[in-house]
Amino acid sequence: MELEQSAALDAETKIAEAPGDHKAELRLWLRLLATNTLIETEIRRRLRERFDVTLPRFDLMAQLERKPHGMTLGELSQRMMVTNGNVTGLVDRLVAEEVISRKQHKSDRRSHIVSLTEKGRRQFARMAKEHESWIAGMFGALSPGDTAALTKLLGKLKTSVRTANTHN
Amino acid sequence: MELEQSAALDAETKIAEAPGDHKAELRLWLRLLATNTLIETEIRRRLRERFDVTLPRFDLMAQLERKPHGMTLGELSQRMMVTNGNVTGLVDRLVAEEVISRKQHKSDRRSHIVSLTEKGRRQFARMAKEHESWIAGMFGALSPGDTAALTKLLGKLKTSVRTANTHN
DNA sequence: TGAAATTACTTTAAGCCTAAACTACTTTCC
DNA sequence: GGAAAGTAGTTTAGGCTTAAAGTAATTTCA
Repeated sequence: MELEQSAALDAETKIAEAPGDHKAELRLWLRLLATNTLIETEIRRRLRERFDVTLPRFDLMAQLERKPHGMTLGELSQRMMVTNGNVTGLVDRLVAEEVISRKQHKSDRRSHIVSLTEKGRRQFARMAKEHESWIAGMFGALSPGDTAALTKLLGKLKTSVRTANTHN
Repeated sequence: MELEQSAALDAETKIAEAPGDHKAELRLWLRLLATNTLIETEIRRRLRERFDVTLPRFDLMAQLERKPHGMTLGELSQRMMVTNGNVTGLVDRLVAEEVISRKQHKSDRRSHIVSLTEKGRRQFARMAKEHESWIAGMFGALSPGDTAALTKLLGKLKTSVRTANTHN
């Protein structure tokens, strides 16, 4: 009896929603955006304060750190999810700082390979260590279960977004 | 025997983790960032394509839409989580487009009240409607339960981040 | 082979964003 | 009342970011 009533209520709630109502999704998107901004702003602030480095530069170095043999500017821009022109400018600045090097591709003369210099590798190692602990601190109130669940749900959302963006 | 062995393995895995290991949190943060970027980039693209408007301008108008009597530049910058200087520039551009108005505060001559014009309200209404359906589309593969769970977990994360950022 | 298409990257113009310094006004407090 | 402190907003210099147009090299294919 109890169960039946609550099932009926749920159905009623569903039906009561206006046809084009997507408040829950909108609310979720706003929360995702706000959370992301909160974390990102603080990470930017700490990177600047502690290492006088920007997040895009840190991100670029993080990509290169995983590929000891370096990668092309095009591959970098894909991984960083930014435009080619953006990467050109970032690479210019990081080369000037001597933390990365840009070399002609061996066979394709349009292409260039960028990779961390020894100085860059050392600098990145120091930054990455602290960065990881900042994240751990900010995520501290999440249990391992929360973390796993959130990771899984975001994976599902990511897939959903990719599907919607390519098939529309 | 089997069960005991696997329990032993789990314990061993736990112990085997380096003291400062936070791979799970880092992975979660990277996924959150990537998902956010994916959605945001697409929303920016559609706003530009359909309405020739940028996301910051849309966001500013969205804030004002909720406050028919308008708000100060300071309040706007807080809600948008950006600096005062940033808002000054955005407001200048939106006033030039005649979608918002900037008026002297009645009693405090340092302060200004900005609010949507009639034109701005109409324009925003059109944009908001489509925006909502874009979000619904991108979030389409999430069940109502997923959406609720994700909203809840992000709320927890947001609180965790705020706590970490203020108490450190 | 050689013209057309494609690819890798750079340049440009314009907007977004920040921190820091500044102006003008208001509040506090002696 | 008036000096000092605080607040609201603007300006400035510099970095990030994009879309679109441009350059140079490579690939395709008739």
